[in-house]
Amino acid sequence: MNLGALRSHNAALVLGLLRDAGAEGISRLELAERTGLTPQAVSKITARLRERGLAAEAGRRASTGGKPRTVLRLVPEAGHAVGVHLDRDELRVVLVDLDGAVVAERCAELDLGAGAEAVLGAVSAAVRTVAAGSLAGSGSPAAGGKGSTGGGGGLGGAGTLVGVGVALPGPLDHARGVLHRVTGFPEWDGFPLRDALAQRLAVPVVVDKDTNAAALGLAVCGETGGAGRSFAYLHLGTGLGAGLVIGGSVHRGARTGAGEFGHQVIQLDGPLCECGNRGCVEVLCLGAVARGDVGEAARVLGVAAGNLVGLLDIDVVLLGGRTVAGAPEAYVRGVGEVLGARARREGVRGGAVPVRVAPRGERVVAEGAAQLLLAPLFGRGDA
Amino acid sequence: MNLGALRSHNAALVLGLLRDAGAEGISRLELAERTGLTPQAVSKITARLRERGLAAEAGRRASTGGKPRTVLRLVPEAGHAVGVHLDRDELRVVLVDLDGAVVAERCAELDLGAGAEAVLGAVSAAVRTVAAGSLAGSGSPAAGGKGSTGGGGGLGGAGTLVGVGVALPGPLDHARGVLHRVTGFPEWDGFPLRDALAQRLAVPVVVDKDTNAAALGLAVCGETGGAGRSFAYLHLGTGLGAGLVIGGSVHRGARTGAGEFGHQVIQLDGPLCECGNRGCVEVLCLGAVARGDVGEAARVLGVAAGNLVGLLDIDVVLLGGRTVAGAPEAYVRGVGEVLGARARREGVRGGAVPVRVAPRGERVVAEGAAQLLLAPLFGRGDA
DNA sequence: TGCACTTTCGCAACAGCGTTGCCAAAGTGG
DNA sequence: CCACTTTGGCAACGCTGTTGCGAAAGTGCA
Repeated sequence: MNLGALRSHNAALVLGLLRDAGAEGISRLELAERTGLTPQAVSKITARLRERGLAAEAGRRASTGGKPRTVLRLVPEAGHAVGVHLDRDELRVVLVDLDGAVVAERCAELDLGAGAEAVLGAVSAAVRTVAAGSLAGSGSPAAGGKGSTGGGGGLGGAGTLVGVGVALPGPLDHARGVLHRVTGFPEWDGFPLRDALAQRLAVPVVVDKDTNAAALGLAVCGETGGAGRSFAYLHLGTGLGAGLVIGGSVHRGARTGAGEFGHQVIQLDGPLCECGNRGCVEVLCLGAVARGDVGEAARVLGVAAGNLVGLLDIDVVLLGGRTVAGAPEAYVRGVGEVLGARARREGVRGGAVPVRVAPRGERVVAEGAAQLLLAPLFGRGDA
Repeated sequence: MNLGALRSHNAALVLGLLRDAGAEGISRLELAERTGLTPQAVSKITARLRERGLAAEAGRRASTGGKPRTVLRLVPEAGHAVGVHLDRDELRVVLVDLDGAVVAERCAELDLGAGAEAVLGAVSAAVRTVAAGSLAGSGSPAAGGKGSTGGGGGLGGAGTLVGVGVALPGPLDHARGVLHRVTGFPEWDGFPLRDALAQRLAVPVVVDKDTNAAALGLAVCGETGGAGRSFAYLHLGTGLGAGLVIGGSVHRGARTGAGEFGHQVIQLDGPLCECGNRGCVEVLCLGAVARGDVGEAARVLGVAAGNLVGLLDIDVVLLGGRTVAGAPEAYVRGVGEVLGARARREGVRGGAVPVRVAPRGERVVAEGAAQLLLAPLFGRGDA
């Protein structure tokens, strides 16, 4: 590690703690304790952050016998990122500030089959609208890390825009931002979505699977118990997929193929799935949903979740997606019962892994997509 | 990150590259390229390492028109670690040098039911024999990182002993080094193995599951394609378990429970397992083994491995354990066929995940246990 | 054989990081 | 009002990796 890298590493570390502290703020001494740095070093770092407009003083704590601690907080409006959720028939674009709060949103219908040009145009227009509408008049620079391209280009006056994150279902290559196969739309096969969009918008673009984006967003929002922990986001909608956060980072695998939860085989001689296997969870679970048997769907989902929990020893299971939204309590209870029974039989210390409904509802993917750009600023390497 | 932390971080990084270069060695300029540091920084770092006796010059490369590069290599005998594989009926202790090469070994029968005192005594004696027998006369200091306790204490004249790693089957707490339940031996429940052994031997002790140790050892030995990659080690012996390496690090989970591969349910209405579930891979696979149907055992194992591969998008599957050793080709072929068929159906780019027999045979766990102490010296946080 | 050239590597000076020593600021409590 | 505690900034410092320059050690050509 380089000296320059060290500086930005520590700055990102402090910035991350400032964000996690939220509106409550955090004092310099607390930052020093948590980072392991000396108070003086924190003072220098926070001074640089304040110069750049990323941090500010925000009142004081009660005194404990001496000079009261000065509370520092993140300046959320010092930077923004756009998150795009590209689904088969819908487009959702959000603008979030550094805190992750949504400051603008836009939804529209979309036809993926209309061709690359039309879709790119629609996405670009929506991004421009959302970004420009909120950033008009804001001119304070928030030069990010090393890779900052600086604004001024495509998005009018948006000096504080970090970039655009795009999340979509299909198999794709996250590292290169290239789509593989989009079921039903062969013309998208191999399309370099990241570079095409980056050229149009003249800002950094990151592409990822929808489930990964959702998992990242949930990891950031703190619902999952802080950094360094592991959880799974199970998305039950038109399909069944998972986003995995392991040790605080989104795990994607070398081919961005991780999280293929739906085609886990749980019944060797089960019904044939369109993937070619027999007895995939997806077939069994969605079949039960189609029959209206939510209990069975939840039970099957629970068995598969149990396999995952046992394999990875994760801390929380979060459920999301349209199907879950239709009967959240039933799914949480059904999955929880399976996991609970398994934990009791195995005598796991600390009891069963908790099961919850993922917060943020339908916006979770779009918000997570925006975090693809923000996370690196806060010391989380998973972008 | 601290400045001191930065120094040891970079030193560990260089040391890791030196180890990976093996007997061939590596030049300063190559080290600079791979670490991203300037050649001068590498010169300083390697000078410190040479002062400590951890690195040495080893000849020169052919000139490419100028002064030929000086080749540096790790000095393997500058440090040693002991690896202990504690099985239900057997004890295996190895002494490895910094390169991971076994320089001494000792096997003995063991009765876990003989009680803590007797087992601790047997382990301590074996460790002393293996360590002292090889380190007699070696006195050069190899002060490791920060946590070095320094030798001189319990193990006679073993100034270069980094510590002792212990690997054993049962569920346990890796972070605290405490056993949970050892099936069939309730008196071990909650036993603080790490601290008890550390006190007896007066050297650092680390405790981990056998499958995790094996996975770490395999990650280090380079069979799995270098750092940063992911693989699964599937151990088929008296039970069926897995060791997972994700992104170059052993994934254990908060409760050291990760890798519970054998009780993955793959047949909802399958035969009852002793764990209480129905249709676990372990029951199905070991049942087929008992019937002598290796093909079916491999097929079932392949389905479960396919679930794992899909979920984590790993790069390699390594098979090990006594049962696999009995018919290695059959298992590799059987599992490979299932994974291959699945990859073809899904049109995965790059083809199916390769399946291989884990190298090092019966010693893989003991060698990996020793790596529990060596890995941190080489910049791999997974200890 | 001699010289020009290339490449490697170390010494010395340097900029920048976090650290230490010291002091002003801003509270509490007697 | 003063003693005391605690916070946070200023200046000097040690140490990090970096830059500038030169010695060392080869190759290749005249």
